[in-house]
Amino acid sequence: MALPARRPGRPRNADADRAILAATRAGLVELGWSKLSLGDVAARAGVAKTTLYRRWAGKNELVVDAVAVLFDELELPDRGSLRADIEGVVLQFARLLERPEARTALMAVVAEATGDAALRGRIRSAIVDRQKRLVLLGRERAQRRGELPPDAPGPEGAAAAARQVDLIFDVIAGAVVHRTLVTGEPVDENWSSGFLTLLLGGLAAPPPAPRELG
Amino acid sequence: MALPARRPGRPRNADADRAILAATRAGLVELGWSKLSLGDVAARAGVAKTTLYRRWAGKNELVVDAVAVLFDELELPDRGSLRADIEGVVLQFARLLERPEARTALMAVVAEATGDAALRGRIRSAIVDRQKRLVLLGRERAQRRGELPPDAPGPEGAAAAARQVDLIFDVIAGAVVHRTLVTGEPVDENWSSGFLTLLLGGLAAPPPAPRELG
Amino acid sequence: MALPARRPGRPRNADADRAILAATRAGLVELGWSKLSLGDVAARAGVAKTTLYRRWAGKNELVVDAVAVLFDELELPDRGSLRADIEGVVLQFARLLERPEARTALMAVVAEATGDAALRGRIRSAIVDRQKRLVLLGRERAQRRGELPPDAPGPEGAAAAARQVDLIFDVIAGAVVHRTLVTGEPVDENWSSGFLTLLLGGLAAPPPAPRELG
Amino acid sequence: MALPARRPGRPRNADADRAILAATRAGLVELGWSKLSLGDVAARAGVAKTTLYRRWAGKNELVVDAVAVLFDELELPDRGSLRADIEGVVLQFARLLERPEARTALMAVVAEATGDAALRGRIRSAIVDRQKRLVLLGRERAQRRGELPPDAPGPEGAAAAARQVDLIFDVIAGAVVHRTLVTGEPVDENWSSGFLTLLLGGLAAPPPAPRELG
DNA sequence: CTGTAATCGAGACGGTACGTCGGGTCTTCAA
DNA sequence: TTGAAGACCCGACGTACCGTCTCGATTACAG
Repeated sequence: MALPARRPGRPRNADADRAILAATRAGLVELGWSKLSLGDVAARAGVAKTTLYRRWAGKNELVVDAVAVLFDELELPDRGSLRADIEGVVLQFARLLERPEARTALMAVVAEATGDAALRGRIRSAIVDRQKRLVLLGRERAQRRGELPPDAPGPEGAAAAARQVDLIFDVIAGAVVHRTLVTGEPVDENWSSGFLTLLLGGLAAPPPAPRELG
Repeated sequence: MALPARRPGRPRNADADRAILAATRAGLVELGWSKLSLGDVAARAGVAKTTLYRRWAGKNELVVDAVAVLFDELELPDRGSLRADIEGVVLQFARLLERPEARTALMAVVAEATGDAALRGRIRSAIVDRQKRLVLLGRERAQRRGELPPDAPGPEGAAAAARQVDLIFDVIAGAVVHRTLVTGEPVDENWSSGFLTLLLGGLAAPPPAPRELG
Repeated sequence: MALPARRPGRPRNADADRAILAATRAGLVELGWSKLSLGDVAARAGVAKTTLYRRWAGKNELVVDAVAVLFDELELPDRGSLRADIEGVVLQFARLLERPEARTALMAVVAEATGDAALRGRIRSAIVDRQKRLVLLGRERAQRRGELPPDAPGPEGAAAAARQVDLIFDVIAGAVVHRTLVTGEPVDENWSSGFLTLLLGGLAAPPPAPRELG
Repeated sequence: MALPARRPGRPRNADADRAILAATRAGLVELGWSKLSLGDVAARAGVAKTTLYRRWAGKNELVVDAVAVLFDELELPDRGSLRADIEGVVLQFARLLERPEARTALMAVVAEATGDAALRGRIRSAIVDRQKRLVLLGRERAQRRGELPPDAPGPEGAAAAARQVDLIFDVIAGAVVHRTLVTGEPVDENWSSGFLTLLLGGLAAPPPAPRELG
């Protein structure tokens, strides 16, 4: 087996990585993306700017790595029905997007990525693709429960399934992101209830009456 | 009669506004949000920096105004059915989001707005709220056609209708934005067809076979 | 006699001149030459910038006019001897150079004039030449008292007299200005006493003991 | 042994100091004090503005340092008599004040210093006090020659000598500066001859006939 | 134990842009 | 024509970050 191929010279300090990422998140919370400076991050992390630039190419890459971990906290506990499963993850996602470091960073790196293919790839692999697992898992569970039809057999069926996973992911994540960050209104149980009714039943189905507020 | 209440002193040059907004869009196309500098915008517009700062508080406000007009180009021609109407606007919106000035600006100002309530308000009034007209119009038309049930009478019915408009807007716009800018995949007729099947029929309905590509 | 040849249109407001010059002096006291702005002067004087620029070409010209009047306050009362006369004017001049508007303005306009012949002329006519009257008067008086020899007759004598006036003026004014503004030490009675002993008796004569300080 | 106590970090580039000061002098010659901009100086010196501001607090300090070295060029060769020695330095000083960088800078920094004690101190230590050496040396030499009486013994004598040095310095430098920069007339051999007659013999002594001009 | 090589802190460096200020001109309306 | 008001172009200001570099000082492993 190829060992890590230890390079000569003084090895890098692994604590520094953690300190830098934590400092980045702290900086995002306090200052927001645009006022976050790498000099400031380095100072917060107790690290020289050199150290930071040796490990990340720039602000964009650093921030993607710093916030990617937040998205891995999302889970899909089995709540017994497709509707409840999705509602759970929608609300979790909404809570995540209420955190200032996630709000400011997600949109900002996406904006930066519009003109930077490498960054786009980094976002996909570090954030987007990792969260499709939630859709996959929920869909599988619903199929086992009989709430969704099983995949058609053969390669066409697999491709159709992959397309549907992508579509559902964009619809759910897109709706929550748009409601939260663009429209600027909260995603609460009321909203998620209406959203799920629409998502499961389609536009034609009549929306249920809103629940009473406490 | 309230006269225009002409203020003393030399009036502002209205051409300058137009030149500045056009220069801003041109700069966004060439440089992208983050490399766009206001000094550069002023130079392109043939205007002094002070003139620019006298009229806009900063880059964010300027870009919102510069880009807002693009969104007003969206239209909803009557294509005979709810499905066709929505599909038309989805594709129009996708074309808009392929324009570099819209791509880079929309996400960036949303990112900036996460920590700036005034900017959030400006985005809502200049972009978001103005486009809800499309949802309102499409819904009305579908109701006239009998594709959607009429609003319930009374104030509760009106409130429910408003909630549904907001919801549909976030779902459609969010899905297209997420697909285009976050996931980074194109919104073509294939995708929009799948999306509309989901939107109209709900998750449980089986997705139709994809159309053949030309 | 030719009247002032009244020009058509609204006549200029003579109060404005006074207000502007007073505001200029006030600004010089508070801010010093370099931080004095014409916009500020106009505001202090309750006058529009237009009015100011219609009357003076710029900061330099304005300041020369504003401080020239200060120098006209210098007088040469007859104190009975050449030494006492000069000592009186030396101390008066020193008091004048302690006023911040005079300190900052005199050196500044001289500095500006190094590259501006027109300004140099304005300084000469508004300040320098006007104060030579003091030397002329003092010299005449001393000649009448027999403290200085009378001018030689003929044009050579007149030219020599003019040269001596210029020389004495530069020596006295130069010494006081240099002591006050360049060296930065006060011109008090002690210093002026020593200066006069040198001026009247020459370098070889022994300086007298300094007076006791109170 | 007190080592140079090398500070951490990259050391400053000593060449930059020289380049900046030279660029400052060149800028003064071409543009004069008031049109000299620090951005321009930095560009001429091939240096970033930050480098310049890291080393000098502003234009005033920079110009004092840039010009101070010019004054160190003054010398006092032994010409055999007190009169000849002074005449020599007077003419040297006049030549110096004909240089545009010295003309414009000296008066300007003195003007700025009227409201800035720190700058006043810098001017004294960098320019004024350093040139008193010339008076000291000339006086000493004249005492050795017997042209001037020796200092009185004891501390009172030393104090009187110091006062006389200061006085002579202000009189000579002041007269030359005033003639050159305020009055705006040249200091040539004719003038310096008259000045020295006055300085050595006092006002009462009759001025000699002017020399013939070539 | 000694070299070699990469790392780390510190901070200087060349750049670019910032947002503000002042200079001097102009354009409007009212006197 | 003057005057108040204020917009306008221009150029400089001094600061903040960027990302790179040059130092001396560590800290590993290899010989």
